[in-house]
Amino acid sequence: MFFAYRDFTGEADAILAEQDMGRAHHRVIYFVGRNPDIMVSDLLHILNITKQSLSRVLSRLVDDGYIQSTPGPVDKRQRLLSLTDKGEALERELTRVQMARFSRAYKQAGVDSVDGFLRVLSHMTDDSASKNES
Amino acid sequence: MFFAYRDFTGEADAILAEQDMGRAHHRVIYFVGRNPDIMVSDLLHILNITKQSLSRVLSRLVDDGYIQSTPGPVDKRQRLLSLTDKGEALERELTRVQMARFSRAYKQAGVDSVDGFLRVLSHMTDDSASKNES
DNA sequence: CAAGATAAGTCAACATGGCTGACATAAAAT
DNA sequence: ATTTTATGTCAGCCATGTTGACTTATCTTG
Repeated sequence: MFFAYRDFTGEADAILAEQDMGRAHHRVIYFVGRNPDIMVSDLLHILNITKQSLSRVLSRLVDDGYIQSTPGPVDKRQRLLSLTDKGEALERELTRVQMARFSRAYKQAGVDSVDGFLRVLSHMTDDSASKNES
Repeated sequence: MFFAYRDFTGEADAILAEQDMGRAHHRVIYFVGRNPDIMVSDLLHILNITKQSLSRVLSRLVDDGYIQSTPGPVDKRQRLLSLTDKGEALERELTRVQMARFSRAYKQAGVDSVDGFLRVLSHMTDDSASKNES
């Protein structure tokens, strides 16, 4: 579990490091990508970190043009977050290397194993319905 | 993957926090437990961290009596590491809560899934032969 | 409408666990 | 005798988490 997680994130980490970013940025990009127009407090809830921690990475991502935030149309206090084109390009790149790793593992383990893997993984979480995977 | 890893370590983290320790201590305890009389440099190799990083947690564990180090019988430069009784007790406790989580996930996912899970997991690592699991 | 709750942000300080570089010591190997 | 190896140690840097306190808009409610 430890090794799998470390190596799973390893390649993506390397790509991020070129942009002087880390895993924390990746997670934000990932979840914003999967939940366009998500509001900050919902993102905080998913990530389960404090707003101060999020702020550090999120403001970087906004400043560098990976994520854009627009005021909520109905509630103007909200900042709805979504990936810019630049953000989506990075997200695709990161997803690509991780998918490659999964594919490799799937191929070696056999197709029958994939289903079991995903099934067990989804039941490992506290609330066994934590949004999506990866 | 992110959620599974976070929640997988969550309960153990809580136990460790009572002793003012963290995940890093857990990993050392885990690998020393599984490789009694391991030498420091091999442990470094497994963990893939620097000796300075290891030193911080390892010296704490030795000082607090979780791990004992004895000079190598043939090569006296080596410090062979092993768990003390106290260390083994903690290791059992930590393993227990993580096994409980696995069992729960296994039960919900079905026995057939377990095999696939382990198979895929083992192929996720860079060198698909990284010692043992968890 | 006034008062309070909520969404978001900011400043400051701190902890953990990685990292690098430099250097020390004892024991082994050549 | 010299060099290499195993280990440890000091000092400082970085990323990413934490608390606590406080501000500013904006929305909601009595």
